[in-house]
Amino acid sequence: MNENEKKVYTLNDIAKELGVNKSTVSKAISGKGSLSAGTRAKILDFVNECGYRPNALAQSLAQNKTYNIGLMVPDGTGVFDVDFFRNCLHGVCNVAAANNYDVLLTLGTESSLDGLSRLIDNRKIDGVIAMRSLVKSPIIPFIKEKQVPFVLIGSTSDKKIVSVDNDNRTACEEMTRRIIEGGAKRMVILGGDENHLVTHSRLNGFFDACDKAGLAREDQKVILNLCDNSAVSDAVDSVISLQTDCIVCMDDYICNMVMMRLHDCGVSVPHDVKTVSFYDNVLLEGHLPPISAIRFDSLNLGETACRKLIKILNGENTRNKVLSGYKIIMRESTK
Amino acid sequence: MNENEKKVYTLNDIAKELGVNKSTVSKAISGKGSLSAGTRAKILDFVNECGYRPNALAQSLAQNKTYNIGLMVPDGTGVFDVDFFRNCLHGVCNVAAANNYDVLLTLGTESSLDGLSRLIDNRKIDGVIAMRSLVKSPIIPFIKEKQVPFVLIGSTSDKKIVSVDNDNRTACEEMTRRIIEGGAKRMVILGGDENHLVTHSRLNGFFDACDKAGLAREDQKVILNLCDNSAVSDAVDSVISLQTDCIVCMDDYICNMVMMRLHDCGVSVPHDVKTVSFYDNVLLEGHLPPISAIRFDSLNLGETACRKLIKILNGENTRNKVLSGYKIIMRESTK
DNA sequence: CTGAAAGCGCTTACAG
DNA sequence: CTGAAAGCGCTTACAG
Repeated sequence: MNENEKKVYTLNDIAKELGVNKSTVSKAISGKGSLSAGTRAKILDFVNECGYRPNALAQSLAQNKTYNIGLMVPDGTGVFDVDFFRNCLHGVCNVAAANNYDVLLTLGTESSLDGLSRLIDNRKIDGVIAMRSLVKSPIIPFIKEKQVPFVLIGSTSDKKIVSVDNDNRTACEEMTRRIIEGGAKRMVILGGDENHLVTHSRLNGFFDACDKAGLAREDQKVILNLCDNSAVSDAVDSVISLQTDCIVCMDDYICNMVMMRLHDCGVSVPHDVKTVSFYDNVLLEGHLPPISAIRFDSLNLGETACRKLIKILNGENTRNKVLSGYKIIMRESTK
Repeated sequence: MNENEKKVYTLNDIAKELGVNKSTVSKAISGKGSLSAGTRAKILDFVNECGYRPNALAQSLAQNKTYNIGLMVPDGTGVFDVDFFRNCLHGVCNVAAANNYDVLLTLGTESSLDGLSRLIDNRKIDGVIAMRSLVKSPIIPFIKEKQVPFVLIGSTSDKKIVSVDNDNRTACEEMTRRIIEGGAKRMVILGGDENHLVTHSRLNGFFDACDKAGLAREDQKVILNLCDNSAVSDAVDSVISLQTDCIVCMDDYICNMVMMRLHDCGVSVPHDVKTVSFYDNVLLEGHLPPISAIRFDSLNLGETACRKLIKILNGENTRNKVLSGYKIIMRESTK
């Protein structure tokens, strides 16, 4: 009664069926080595007909290549980062699939590389993509020791690491410039965890613009490590009395909190103070007024990372550092 | 100069080194078959010493088992679901790793099962876990045709499918009962996509409580398919003039929007109207007043799903349907 | 208790 | 242009 159970063919089955050697079949399928057009066609016809799919495991073993890439996603991130991660992930998966690779997922805090370690030690992957990095990330030395092909999504000062990142610094500089052109002279910039490199890049971009515009750094107030609601609220309260033209938020989590707090305090945006965010998240859409922000292309980031890794795996050259573009979106909050 | 490059041992290497047969080494490591305590100890000692790790690929090929599970994550979900997905994913990865399995990720819209198809056809996975299901999900027939071990995170009316889900119906019933006990008689319930089974479960739970409390269904207003800001705003506007005791939000995305809209309209919670959410997301924390909500344990959901899949893979029995618990959290929004 | 052999399903030099 | 053979690194009946 198992009429409908399709037979799973192996190379051997096909070879026998067609009366040729299995190495001939292998060559026909892989396209490697020379073969007469006739036999090739005959074999390929049958292969298509019977729906043959090579056993990836056997191929892997014979070629010493898994066609899997490991993707390490930080496990302790906030909701607001999530859009970023998902888009990246999407990009990675897309490109991987297009190149016949699959993606093995591993969660890892920066402190716990166990998952990744397993993947590598079990030889289940050909290379690794890791997302996000702390200023001092243990993943870099780890990867170097393991000597696995590696691409980082994020930044590092290590020149030998292949990395792909949003061009945070330039983007933030441009956004800041625009705000300054709009008349801002005294700003407050609110940021998150100081241990994240991204915090530094954004701050640098901000100061680049200040410097170029001749605004004194001392006139700008910087508050970092704003990692929860109350910290943000306190920060807002502390600057609300200051003569501030614009509150610059390093990301949407902060911006969201800022907007709520300002609203609660009866401070009107942009009338009393302008606001911008250095990252444009779906969550900002809901706000009134709409908030000026920088939009990065995280999908592209993931795709680029994966393309680079595959190049490395193929032994091709690839630039060590790539910065991905952005769009500045001015909305009512800075009008 | 490659002193520090560790030699990667194979079974054969170890066998030669120790002057035994590689099948003996294999048995010592796997624990299968009988072996004298002496040789076992000798082999195990050396294995630990030289840091031998079996080649997972070769094992897979010999055992016809990949020790990989495929995890299908919907690719088109909103930010608010993301916490759910991430926690589930975390749970799956944890249990998988603990059982020596790895997780191959594939994104799939319900309409595009290509990624999953690849994984299966390439025989890279032993089983599949899929998250979330539409009322009519093409994944069920697909999986049945492919005959791959499968666990669904979500609900289905198909009794043959092994599934794990939050007990949405019971939880929503209990939450609704509490609201009713608090005095609510006329409620508005706001929900998302009607094509998601979860929408129906929650609505059923809501009505269960109404029925038991003797509240007429006609007195409760149901608005579904609220998938973006403006739809939610419009819905709020349309009910704001009604005599409503409580606005019941089926999830946090909606609740968030509702709160903002009420705030903008000068409607005070809980003074003018109470609000609750049927899902407790981190995003709700930021609200003033804090919102009563149901908290599900998505981490547990993922863990349970993975445990069940592994049982299936081991040929053990497992119940077809499991509902995971919840906690009702009453906060100020219903005071 | 241990070993020799065959097998998993491929690939890839190497002959012919 | 095609085939026979060895090999990838394991496992697993089967002998001894």
